[in-house]
Amino acid sequence: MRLDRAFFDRDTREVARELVGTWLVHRLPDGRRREGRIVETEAYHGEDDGACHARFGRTERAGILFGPPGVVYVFLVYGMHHCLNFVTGREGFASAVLVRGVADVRDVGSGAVAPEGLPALPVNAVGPGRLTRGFGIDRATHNGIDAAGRRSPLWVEDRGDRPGRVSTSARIGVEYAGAWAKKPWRYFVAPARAPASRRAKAKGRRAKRS
DNA sequence: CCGGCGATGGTCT
DNA sequence: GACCATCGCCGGC
Repeated sequence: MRLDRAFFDRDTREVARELVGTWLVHRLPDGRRREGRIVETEAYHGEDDGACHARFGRTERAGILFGPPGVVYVFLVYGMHHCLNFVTGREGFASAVLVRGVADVRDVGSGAVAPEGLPALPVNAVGPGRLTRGFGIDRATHNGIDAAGRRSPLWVEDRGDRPGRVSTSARIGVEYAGAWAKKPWRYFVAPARAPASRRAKAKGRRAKRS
């Protein structure tokens, strides 16, 4: 079943946890759909959250976070990677869920050739930048669209196969946020675990900090 | 396998 | 003008 506005209109952390195991679906320009199971998310919760883009208040970029739940928020990091988020919580409260990874990616529907500009089908897309690249999602096209709306080319489905257990950890890449960086607001299942090399790297970084 | 670093541009204190 | 909610390449072991 397709996730509606009521699903997103709840506490960010609850939404982030429950998004794990659901299916991200993107309707491609040629009518096919590219879909994958969400295996990793992060919650960004309110203006007080020192890691949330709304921490500076209602700025031009972050304004969308204060809007209605279910809306897509796409931003650019490091000058090259787009990140996909869904606005959550009641209107007026700035929060969103970052989708950090999907697995079991596949194309559904007629047509065998990927449309112009869309990369070859990846088996999985773990990592927020890889995800948006693999799905052909970018800021210009998708920022501000309504994923809970009828006509959206991008939506999420619960197919009744969510995992029984979801792991948590601190969010990634938000060291600057001080105490907020330690909140266990990253949610994931096994496939989201980085390959050995990347995992060791992150571990080293963690060790260095403490 | 592991750590270091460059790319690249939008956003803001 | 500094700082990123990252990624992939390259070099050293």
